Amino acid sequence: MGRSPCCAKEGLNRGAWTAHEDKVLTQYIKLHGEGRWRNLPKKAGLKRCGKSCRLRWLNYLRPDIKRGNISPDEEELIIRLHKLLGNRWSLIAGRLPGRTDNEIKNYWNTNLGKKVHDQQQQRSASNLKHHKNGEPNSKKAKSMDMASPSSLVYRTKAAKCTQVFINPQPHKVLLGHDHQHCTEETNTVLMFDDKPAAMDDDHINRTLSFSSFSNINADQENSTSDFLVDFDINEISIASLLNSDFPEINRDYLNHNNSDTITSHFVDETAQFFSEEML
DNA sequence: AAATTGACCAACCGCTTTCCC
DNA sequence: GGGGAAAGCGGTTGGTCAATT
Repeated sequence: MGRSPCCAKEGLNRGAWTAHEDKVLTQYIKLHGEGRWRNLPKKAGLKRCGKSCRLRWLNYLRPDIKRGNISPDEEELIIRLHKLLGNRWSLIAGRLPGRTDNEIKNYWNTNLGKKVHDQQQQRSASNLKHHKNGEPNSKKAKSMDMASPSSLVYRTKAAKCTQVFINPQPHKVLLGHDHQHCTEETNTVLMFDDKPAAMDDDHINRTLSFSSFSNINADQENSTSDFLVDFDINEISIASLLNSDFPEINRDYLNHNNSDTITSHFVDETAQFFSEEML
């Protein structure tokens, strides 16, 4: 039993593609279009596996492909998308016109992964320093950890947000992921039944109008007190919230502004946002 | 100049998902 | 609804090349 191989392995070329093969494949696809990859090599006269043809076309030969020189904007977008989506390279690539999942994956593995990891280490080191300086921040440190890419990744197929419960108690935000993603100090519960609505294309696209929002992350350590001032609540999704260390900012903000007025204002805003966006 | 190391990236592999009968 | 084929996806491998020793 078992699956039949996608193509017979005997007599097929492997390894790097030659210019001639590229030309043949490109011409064939121009004439006949994409698809039917299994039969394509035979029809095109290529000694290649259909899978290999598909990959070569998608990752290299497509006319709309941008190659190299990933801009700082793209880089930031990749980082934020990765924080949001995890290793869903195809989804990430889908948000970067002209970029392929393979290219982004490679770029991540060779550049960004290390970079992000270093940043996290710096962050946790500075947190440790804060803690040693006497700040009772064990919960904060823990929640920072929760905000690491791996912990805030939401599988797109995992859960669908269907209900939101806002508990009016201040500075606790709880995200229910697949009925369970909760921090220990959270009160706002998002209920998902299959996958987060926030993760669908529409929401991700809105999340990715990130330029106005992304500064929050970059500057949050210094500017949490301005958070609500700059915060355009209609522009973001829950994905943005997750992506922006929202719970952390929320907590910082409220800790720094121990005021019932602010708290109730904030909770009202949050409830309004959730009710509009999520329900 | 030769050997070694590491970064980069194209391509492969195997598994999962989707489609179609 | 079940099963097989096709397509898609993400992890891994391996070749190439530049930098370093």
